[in-house]
Amino acid sequence: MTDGENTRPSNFIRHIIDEDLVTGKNDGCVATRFPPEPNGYLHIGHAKSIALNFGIANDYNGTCNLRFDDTNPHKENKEFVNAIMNDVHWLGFDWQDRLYFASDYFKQLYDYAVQLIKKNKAYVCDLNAEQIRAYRGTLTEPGKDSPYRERTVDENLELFARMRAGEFQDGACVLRAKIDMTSPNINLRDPAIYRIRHGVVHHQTGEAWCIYPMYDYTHCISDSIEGITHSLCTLEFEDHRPLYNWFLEELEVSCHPQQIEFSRLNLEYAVTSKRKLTELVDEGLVAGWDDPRMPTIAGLRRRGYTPRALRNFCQRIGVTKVDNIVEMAVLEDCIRTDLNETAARRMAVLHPLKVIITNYSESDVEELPAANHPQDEVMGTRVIQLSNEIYIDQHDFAEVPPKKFKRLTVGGEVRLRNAYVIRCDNVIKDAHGNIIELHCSYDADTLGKNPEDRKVKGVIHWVSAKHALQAEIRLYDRLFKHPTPDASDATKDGSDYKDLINSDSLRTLAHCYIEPSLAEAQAGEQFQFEREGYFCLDSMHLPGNVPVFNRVVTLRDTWAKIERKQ
RNA sequence: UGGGGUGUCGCCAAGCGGUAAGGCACAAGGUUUUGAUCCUUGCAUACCCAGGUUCGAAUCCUGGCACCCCAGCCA
Repeated sequence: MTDGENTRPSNFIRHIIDEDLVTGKNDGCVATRFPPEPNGYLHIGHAKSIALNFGIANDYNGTCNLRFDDTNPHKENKEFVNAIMNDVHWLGFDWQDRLYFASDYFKQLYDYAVQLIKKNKAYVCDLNAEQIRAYRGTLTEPGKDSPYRERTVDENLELFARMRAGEFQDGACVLRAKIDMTSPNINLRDPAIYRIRHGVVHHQTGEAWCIYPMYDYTHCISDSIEGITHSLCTLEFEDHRPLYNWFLEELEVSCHPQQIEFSRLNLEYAVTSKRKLTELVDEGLVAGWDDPRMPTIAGLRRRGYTPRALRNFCQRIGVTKVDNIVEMAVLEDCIRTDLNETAARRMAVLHPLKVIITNYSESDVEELPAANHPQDEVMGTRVIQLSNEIYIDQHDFAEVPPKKFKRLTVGGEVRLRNAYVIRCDNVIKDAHGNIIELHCSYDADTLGKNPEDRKVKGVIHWVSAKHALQAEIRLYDRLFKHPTPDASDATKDGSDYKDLINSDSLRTLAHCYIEPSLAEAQAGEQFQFEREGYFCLDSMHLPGNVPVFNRVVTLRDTWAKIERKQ
């Protein structure tokens, strides 16, 4: 039910909008926006917000703008702008011609600030950062007025103009809203709304400005300018809402959007904070923003996740105000559900063990048809080659089999997927006792049919040793070994979330064998390697190089569960 | 006795005064040339706790308790 992309989710934000529609608020219009700051790549938490904002716009016949909240040029750049646009599109959402930057409004924002000063609702304050902090008071004690709070309107007007003209050094003064230094809500204790920043080149406005507006001031006005009806943001902005409303009321703008807060997504065994993701990248703890272990959109894409799976995930987790930590199993089920339906089946041997089929002619090669999907005939078939030498996986053979083992054992039989039943006659070992080869014999009367006199339970995958291609396969696992790496209980022993990185999160298998048809795989294309999992050809793959396949996710593994219990 | 929020199954989450949806996870069966998929079944006499209102409360009221967020010239 929650799987269908066509079913409308039910959540408190949609209830509010439904109510607004019946009361005729906003003339029945719905306008949302996705407002990222271009100071990093988007992560799965942003996907939730994107799906929410664009999803609502879509379902209510409204619009959703993409607006970059680019008021802090120190941390932002064009690479991030481009990466974000790319990721939103890739996820399947379109802002059409509604691409905006908060920096588009710098002039208007400046004029509004002048308006505020004229109303005696803003003043230039010469206190430095530490002094402002001291004057702010604490959570339980009120703050006290700045000595500059009662400057005249004219004086403030002149000072602010000089700030803009570049007459003051960074930090020399700020423009502050004049609200209430004794407010129990700290956000209302005369917040700074403009600061001075010399010597930075803004990625959109260049060096046109040396003063930059702050988030609280910018965001509500940007929303208002764009005619946003419902401004959706995360819970930590809840006590900024009075400030959001204060600016819009003082400025007497014609559009006053409603800010609604929802809880951000937390994913087990991952961090979803831009600060931390930036650290992982900057300190080289991962290979980059698109490292397949990263919970970034770019990382998930490189890992082999599909937009559809991610959209489905966002729908499944819902939207509430409750603090939550979603299990990785939900995400994994989403990609399995998608790929089970769409990925072609192939065979690949990850841990090769040579098998000689002793009664199979050395010069013979058979070309066997194999279905690309067991349930979907329209996906067609491909040809696989069989010869007297094949590779199977080391885990599919056991000299001393555990209970319920239905793979190959000495003297036992197993079916080669899409081919014949073989029996293991002999185990060849090296001087150290390591198994290096198996000698088997095949039953020629078992192609496409089961033997009548006996039951062969196991089926294993394989590739022809004479035909297989070499490949590197990268097995990815969760990046962190702790379910909540950034929670205080996980780090209270003084360890940092970075100490909780799973050293086994990437295992590279350099010498794997894959079936020849995989030579035609396209970069980024996903396959199911039967009995192993879903894999995708790395998007950086260049034709002619040894292919690298990334494991997207394993198959559900009932056998592993049984083994664990034993 | 600073302010703002949140509490429904292990994890998400519907529910909006008429007697606890769904998904994931888990468990047990069945089909199967993937120990996959698919199918069937089970899984909250109970909604943080305690009172109260009502014929009837997860939903309303009162009082507790627990947890989260806020003291950037970040967003």
